[in-house]
Amino acid sequence: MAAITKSYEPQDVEKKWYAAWQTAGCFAGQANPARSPYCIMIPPPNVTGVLTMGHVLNNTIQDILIRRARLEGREALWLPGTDHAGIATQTVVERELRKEKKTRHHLGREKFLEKVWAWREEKGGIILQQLQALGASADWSRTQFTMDPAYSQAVLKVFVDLYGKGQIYRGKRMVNWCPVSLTALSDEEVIMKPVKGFIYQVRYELADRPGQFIEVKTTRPETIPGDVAIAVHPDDPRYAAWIGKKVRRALGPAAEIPIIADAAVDREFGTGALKITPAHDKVDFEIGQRHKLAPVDVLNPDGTLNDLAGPELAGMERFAGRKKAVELLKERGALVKEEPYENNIGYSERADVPIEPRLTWQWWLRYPKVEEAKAAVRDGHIKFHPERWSKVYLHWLENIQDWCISRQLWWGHRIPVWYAKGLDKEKLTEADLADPQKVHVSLAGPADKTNWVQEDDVLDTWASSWLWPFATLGWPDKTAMTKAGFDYFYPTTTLVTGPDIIFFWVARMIMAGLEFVRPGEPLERRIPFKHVYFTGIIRDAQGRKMSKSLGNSPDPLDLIAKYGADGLRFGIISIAPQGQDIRFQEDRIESGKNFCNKLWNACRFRQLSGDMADNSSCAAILARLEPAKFDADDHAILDRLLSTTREVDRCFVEFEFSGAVQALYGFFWNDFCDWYVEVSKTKLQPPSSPDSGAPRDHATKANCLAIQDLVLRQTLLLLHPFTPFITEELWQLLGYAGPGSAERGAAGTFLMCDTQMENCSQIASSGLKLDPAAAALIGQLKAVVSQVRAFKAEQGEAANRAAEFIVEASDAHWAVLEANLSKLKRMMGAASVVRGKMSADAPAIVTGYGSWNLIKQMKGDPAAEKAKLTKELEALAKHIAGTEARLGNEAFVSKAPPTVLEGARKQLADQKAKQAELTRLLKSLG
RNA sequence: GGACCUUUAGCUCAGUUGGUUAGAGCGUUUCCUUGACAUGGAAAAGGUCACUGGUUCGAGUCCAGUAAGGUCCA
Repeated sequence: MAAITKSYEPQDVEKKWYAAWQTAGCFAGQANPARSPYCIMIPPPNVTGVLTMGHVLNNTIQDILIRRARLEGREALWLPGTDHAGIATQTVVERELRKEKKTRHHLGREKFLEKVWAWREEKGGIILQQLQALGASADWSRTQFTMDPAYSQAVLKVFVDLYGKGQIYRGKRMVNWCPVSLTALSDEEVIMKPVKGFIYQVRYELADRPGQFIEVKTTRPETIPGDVAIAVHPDDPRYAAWIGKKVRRALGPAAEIPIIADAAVDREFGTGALKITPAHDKVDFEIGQRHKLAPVDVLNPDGTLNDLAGPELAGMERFAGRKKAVELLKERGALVKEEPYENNIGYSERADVPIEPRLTWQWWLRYPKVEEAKAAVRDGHIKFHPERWSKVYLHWLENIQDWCISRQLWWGHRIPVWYAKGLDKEKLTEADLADPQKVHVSLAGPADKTNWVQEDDVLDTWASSWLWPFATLGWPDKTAMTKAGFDYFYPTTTLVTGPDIIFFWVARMIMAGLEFVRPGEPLERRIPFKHVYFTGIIRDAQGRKMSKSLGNSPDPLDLIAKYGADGLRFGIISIAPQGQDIRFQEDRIESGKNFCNKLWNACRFRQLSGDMADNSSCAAILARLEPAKFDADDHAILDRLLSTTREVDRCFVEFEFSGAVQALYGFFWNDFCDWYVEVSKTKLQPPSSPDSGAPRDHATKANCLAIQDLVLRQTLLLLHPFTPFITEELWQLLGYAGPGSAERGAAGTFLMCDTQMENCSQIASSGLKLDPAAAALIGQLKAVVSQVRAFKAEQGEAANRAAEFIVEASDAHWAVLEANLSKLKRMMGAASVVRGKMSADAPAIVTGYGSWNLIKQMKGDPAAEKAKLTKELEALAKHIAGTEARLGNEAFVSKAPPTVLEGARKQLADQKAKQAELTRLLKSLG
């Protein structure tokens, strides 16, 4: 067996095992009726994306769940893939074209799409390779892309299907228009931001009464040429006499527009009069409709002003146009005043520019299965973790609006609609849209394609990814579904995602699943997943979101190079509180690396401590244990192993990953390394060693090594989902994979993922009888050791391993000390601990196991000793008073539960005993 | 305007159905290269649990309100 090196070097180990796992097919998930399924669909990262810290967190959690499921003997499938990210990808390729001074229109649709595909083949999906560096054990043979032919078929089928059901319609309505991407956006893709600007008070002259004006407030004076009316509230006495009169438009081509009354006007806002620009505001549009006013659109699609804005403004960019409009108003005396003003402006999520409300023809989806989608979460068929997100989800569904699913892009699923040639698409009526002679909707398209023109628009990317949980499993193709194991894996088990896409994606997937999967079957068979785990958002040390523009995000690949993938995984999980945002601190990743090194060295110690025995299974190790040789430490460490196993089990049920990591860290570092391994040394090291004490024999040593082997084996299994690489390496090095595994491991037979982990009760019921009192006893001895160490440090003797102690203790206490003496001496760094009479002039402390005298060459300082004891007595007196007060309280004694009461009584007794002992010591000092 | 979250040690966070003297990691200070590990070991200092009330024998924990910070929706 190879020797374990002095420190853990992750690079080679990571490469080696990732390749071995792949070769062995460890990541493949196939329908297997003998096991229960566990399935996760990756939230498909954007095909243009690169690995961010958010991805690291999200995918580490998915990998943890999947690897744990494998160890639990479940058939695990983690299905990876990317989405085609319509706007983002098209933008990337257009940017490259721009370097050649070209636009996509120079190439034409077909050639441009060839370019996009070429880009995708060459550079797209880098992120999937990066995930492999992180250790992601997804089934790469199943990798999906939302533009794959089969997936695309599913997307288009859904469109045709929903159209047939009347859920999809074409309509000319206000949309969020991105003047940079030149496409409509859904409401969810618009981000509201407060923006500082100005509000302008503008006056409009009455047409028939020159010199009389009505004043309005607006933040967008450049749209005045698009005004079609001035609206006031019908009950507003200030304007009652004005209704029905006409005013002259303050800017743009000369026109007289009416003053109308509409209850939508907010009397409190501004002057109480509102300019109505139906082409550029949602509320205005509705008011315009009610009053049958034709909108005047003064903007071009790219946000520049058009001829309808008048010759002074035409051709100007919208913000330059605003400045110019203000100047013109000033010149004409129409500007009453301008004041600084802050309001919320919608920004395009992708292009980060203010969107324009714009009146365009688009395809709309009336969401299906809204009520069922609510019920699925409300009734607990789908559980959100943390649960509170369900409220956000339900609130959105309560207020759901139709979804604008068309995008004016080329990259995406082109909408399967054809218009009869020669038809004016801008002037379609509802009757036209329902006429199959004029509009054709089908998967195959019209038979006589030459007489038809296909819709230019493509579908919103989310209108493809909402099918992810079932389209990736071959839906709707029966053969593909059988091959993919659809019946076995659907509904999937867990979705891991960020709360920022709860509407974009989570809610929509639920509705899609309910609508399309297994029609007619019960709800719980149609939902796409049973659990949704929402991660936090990773922020920098100052609490800011990580972003490219701030440059405050470390490159995860750099972190992997520096700390190892396991270190990064362990570190990031340890700082990810459940359901809260995460403040990133690199030193925590360093702690992850340090923990790996600790694990490594503990295993190294085991290897150096004695010959390896049969480690090939849990049962084999259990068979090596000799309960007759167990001492309190043996009982205690196994007890802690079981309680830690139980705690980790619980954490997985509750999705408390950082809790699991913390439990494992504390157990392994504090209980195992700092205590058990140290006390083991007295049993393991040769009798010739200087601190030899208790007699030791071969069986004791063998038993101790078997316990270490058991602890290490189970710890490696518990840690494996979090730190897969190092645990696999150690698993092999310590022989847990069985003899000959180094060669056969590559065949996949003896890798960790093929091991079924024993659960807590299986180990506990394997004939192991643990002394429940041992853990408590060891806890007390640890406290004594800690007290003595502090005592030594206080006396300036911390490093003195030749220290000598005299202990005055009861027979019972001394019996315990004596039984553990060699270990205690080792742990506290003492050459001798003997029972005897306390000497008055040596420094002393009172412990739970007697009073201890430190014998030094130099005598102690009696004055300092007295001061120390007095101080301690004072503090103790306070505690005693507190405890006595509680016990003297009639209400406490009568109402507190017996265990609490008993605890308080014992506490008081202990405190009083200590007080007596301290008083005695103080007296003896004179 | 509505909803939700957070507030505990210098920093990042735990803290179970309310129950002894509120914990961990990092950082700080002191000591230690002894044979798994200096990516380590030992010890110490450091907290009015945001504030104000209430319920209770007992509140970091439950309730109400206030303040500050954050997120989402409008």
